[in-house]
Amino acid sequence: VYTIVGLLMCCGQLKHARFGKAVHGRAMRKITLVSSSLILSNALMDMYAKCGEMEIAVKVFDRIGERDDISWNIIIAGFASSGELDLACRFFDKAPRRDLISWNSLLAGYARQGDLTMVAKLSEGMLANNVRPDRVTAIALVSAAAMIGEFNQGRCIHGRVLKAFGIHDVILGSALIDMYCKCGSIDRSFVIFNNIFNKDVTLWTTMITGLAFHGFGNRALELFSRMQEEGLMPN
RNA sequence: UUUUCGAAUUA
Repeated sequence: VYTIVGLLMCCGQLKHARFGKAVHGRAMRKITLVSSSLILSNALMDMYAKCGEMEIAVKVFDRIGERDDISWNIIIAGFASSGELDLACRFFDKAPRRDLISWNSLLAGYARQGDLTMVAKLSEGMLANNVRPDRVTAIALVSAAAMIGEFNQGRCIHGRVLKAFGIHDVILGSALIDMYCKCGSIDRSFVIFNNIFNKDVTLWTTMITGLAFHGFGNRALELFSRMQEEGLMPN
C-alpha cells in the first residue's frame, strides 16, 4: 500500500495519467487492498485530479463506500484548480464538513480567476463559520489583488496580512512582491524583498521581472548577477 | 503514506 500510494503521488506530480492508470489497475487486482484502504482511494482520486481527469476522479469518489474530509477536499480542489468553480461549489456545499483546506481550495480557485469579490465573500464566510484563515488564505487574497492591480486594494490586503502574520515566509513574500509590482509600487516590493532571508529562485525572479517590467532593465540585470553570487542557479 | 499556497516561459 505504501508503495502504491507513493507511485500515485509521483504520477500526480508528473501528470502522467497513463502510468497512473496502470498503477490503478495493479492495485485493483489485489482484492484485499481495494476495499480496505481509504487512504489508497484518496491517493487515487488525487492522482486523477492532478492529471486533469476529474470524470474518473468523481467516478472513484462515487464508487467508494467510505469518505472522509480529505476525499471531499480532493474533489473540491480538483475542480477549483481546473477552473470549474461551479462544480467545486456544488461539492463544497454538499460536503458534510468544511475545514480550513476546503475553504482555501475554493478561495484559491477564485483567486486564480481574479474574482476579488468572490474571494472577499468567501473569506468572510470562513470567519462566520469559525474557521481561522492561515497563510495559505493570505496568499490567495494577495494573489487575487495582484491580478486586479489596484494599489489601494492591494495595500489594504497587505495591511490585514501584516496584522495577522507579521513576518513573511518566501512564498507569501513572493506573492506580496508580485502584487506590489503589479500595483505599480516597485519600492514597496523592494522593501519586502530585502526583508526575506531565505530567498529562493522564484522570489528573485519575481523581483527581477518586476524591475524589468517597469523599465529598470539595468537594475534587473544587476539583481540577476547578485542572485548567482549568492549561489542560486537561474532556471 | 493521501487534500489547499508564490514568479517567469509556449499557443
